[in-house]
Amino acid sequence: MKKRVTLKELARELDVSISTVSKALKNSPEISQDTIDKVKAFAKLLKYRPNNIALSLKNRKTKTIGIIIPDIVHHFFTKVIKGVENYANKKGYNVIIGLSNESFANEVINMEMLANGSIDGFIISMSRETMQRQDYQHFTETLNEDIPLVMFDRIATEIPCDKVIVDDTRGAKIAVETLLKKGAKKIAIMTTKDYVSVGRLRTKGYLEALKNNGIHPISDLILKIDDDLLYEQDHLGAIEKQVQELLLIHPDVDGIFAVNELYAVVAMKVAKKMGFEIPNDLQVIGFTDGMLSKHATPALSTVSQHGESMGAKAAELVIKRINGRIDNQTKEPTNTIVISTDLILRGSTK
Amino acid sequence: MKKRVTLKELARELDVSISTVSKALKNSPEISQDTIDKVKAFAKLLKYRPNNIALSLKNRKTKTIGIIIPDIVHHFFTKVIKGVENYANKKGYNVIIGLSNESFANEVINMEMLANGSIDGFIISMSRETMQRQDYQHFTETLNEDIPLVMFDRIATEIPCDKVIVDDTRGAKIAVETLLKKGAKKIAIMTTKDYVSVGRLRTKGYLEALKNNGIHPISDLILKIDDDLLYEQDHLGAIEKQVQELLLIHPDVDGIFAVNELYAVVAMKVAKKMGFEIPNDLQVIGFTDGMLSKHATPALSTVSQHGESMGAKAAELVIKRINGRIDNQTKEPTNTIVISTDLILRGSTK
DNA sequence: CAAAATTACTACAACGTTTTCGTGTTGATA
DNA sequence: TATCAACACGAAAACGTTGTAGTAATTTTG
Repeated sequence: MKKRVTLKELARELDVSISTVSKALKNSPEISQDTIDKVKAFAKLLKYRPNNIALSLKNRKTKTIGIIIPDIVHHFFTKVIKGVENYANKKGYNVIIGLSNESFANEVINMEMLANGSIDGFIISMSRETMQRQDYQHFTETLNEDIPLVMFDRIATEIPCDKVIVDDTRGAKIAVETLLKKGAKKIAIMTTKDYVSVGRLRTKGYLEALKNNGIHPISDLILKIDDDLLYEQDHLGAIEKQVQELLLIHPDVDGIFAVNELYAVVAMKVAKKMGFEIPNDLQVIGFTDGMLSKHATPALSTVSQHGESMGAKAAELVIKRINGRIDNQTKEPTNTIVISTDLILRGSTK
Repeated sequence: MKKRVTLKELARELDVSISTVSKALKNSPEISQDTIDKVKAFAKLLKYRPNNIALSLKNRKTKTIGIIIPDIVHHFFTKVIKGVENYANKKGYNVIIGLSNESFANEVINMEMLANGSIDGFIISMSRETMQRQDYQHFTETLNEDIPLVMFDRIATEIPCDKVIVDDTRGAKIAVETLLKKGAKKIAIMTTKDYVSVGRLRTKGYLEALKNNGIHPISDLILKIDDDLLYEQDHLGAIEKQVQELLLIHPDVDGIFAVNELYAVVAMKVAKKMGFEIPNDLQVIGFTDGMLSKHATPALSTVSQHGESMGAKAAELVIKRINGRIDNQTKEPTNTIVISTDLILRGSTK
């Protein structure tokens, strides 16, 4: 119905110049109080609101940041988004999302789509395929174009940008040590293939904990699960089968550390079905504090990642870079922020 | 490092006019094949990519759509976002998200922020507070400004816009009828306060099912749960208490229909603790097919909402409106698309 | 061979802002 | 009474595009 009203129209109606209107709305001292009042009143009457796009073009900044993630149907990532959104909004930024669906091509396309001036900076967690390929060209290119880039969780160490991660190794180590302290003697780990950095790091923590307690790792107890289609149900069977096999061959396993909550919940389900009692016969700790952990029976002890803080921190870093880009010609060194994890003890441990 | 290269620079370097460059890149017949080739080669060399913002300003459309939701840490909404994203991307659109956090003020602010030219259309699910207030001014204003608006799930019937909903009533009815068919005699419902439209509609379905089977509803069996802080854990206790009370007073309840999966899962947990065996003593059906349903023990039978389809449909509708806005001056009548639900039977029913 | 048509460009306005640099009135100063 | 600030405003450029309307130079046509 109503076409958007512009400065030009206000100017025409008020019979002054566009500049005057613009200045009046900004309380410029160049303009008499009289006209300021008049202009403002009229602007309000006509519901004038400045056009963001025009401003973006003029100022060469869009006040929006792009976040690229592998999947949005995933508790951890939504927590991060929430953190990003809340912080960004507070700073007057909008957030535009791109989903890679774990695909390299999608990640690249999404980034290119947004890098054409639509955003002032990126917050990214790599797709699985990108991790496998280790093809980081799109990241370096972004950086070369002077677009701030912050990576979180699934990061590429060789890319010189700000990063926000979790102390995966330490978190895992503490979890496993807790399992030991609570009496577990034979602890298995459910992890991912090695190219998933977080899986690798958490496995490292597991191994460290064992070593510190003089326990020799048994390769049978290290389940490297192929997490293609991680959250798709048709793949659940495969995970279940692996757990079942493990518990059949090693019925004396009395502790399981899983690198995500799904694995942990599946493990509990299988174990219960096989007659294990949790936490008496078998204690379980997961990673990531999501819905599943909270509502599993028994409730799952887990390593909480504080996704929201991670998001907020990532947003803070990227916005700082965006502002620093102009002021500060001297390249600031990149930060890597480590968000510490918390071990939340619930019913799945003694 | 590199400043973005523009048409102007290409023109300067190639010693032709800006228009020529622009047209050459678009294969305009006005330009000789020779220069087209030259320009394109040079443009590729310098990695020229058109500035989106400038295009948006020129074309008066941004090719991005805004989605406003109450909460992102919520399986259903993420499914919808995924559907929106995928469809939108396919059509060359970006998606920008705004979180209302269930607050009216945030919803308004977010919409205003985006309505200033940042987006071409909205996809919205109302915040709880907006539903309570029934203050829809920001919606009508958006519509008045001729910005397409599509509501989904939590809709306001009185707003004349496209809508995508689920057949809440029918889905609920079928669920309850199934419970009856499977032998349940005394079925309780866990629902929300009435201002939540979906809660109201699902309750309606429950009542219809009872009526069709000649059963008189018992008000005791209708638990209207105050869902403030629905997904916050400190509120879980309250839900648990209400369920427990119900089952104490009416130990012969043998069926529960819950309007979301959390209620259902909590109910199962409480019931199991009280000695009920599921599904033998008590059958449970929830609404929304999320992570919780799939991994609860027993797995929860549930009414699946097909969030992704809803998102895709909403995106389709909004994009159609965006395009229709110019071509078609005759106001198209608004559509209300009903996505049919599916009842997924799992372990929590016989 | 002059007129008309084609070719291959360029200039310019426009999208909606902001901002710099004028510029014409005043009123005060020397 | 010239000179000069101060005041209140306007013109124009700029951000990066696209598209319309020229305009030279060449080629075709009658």
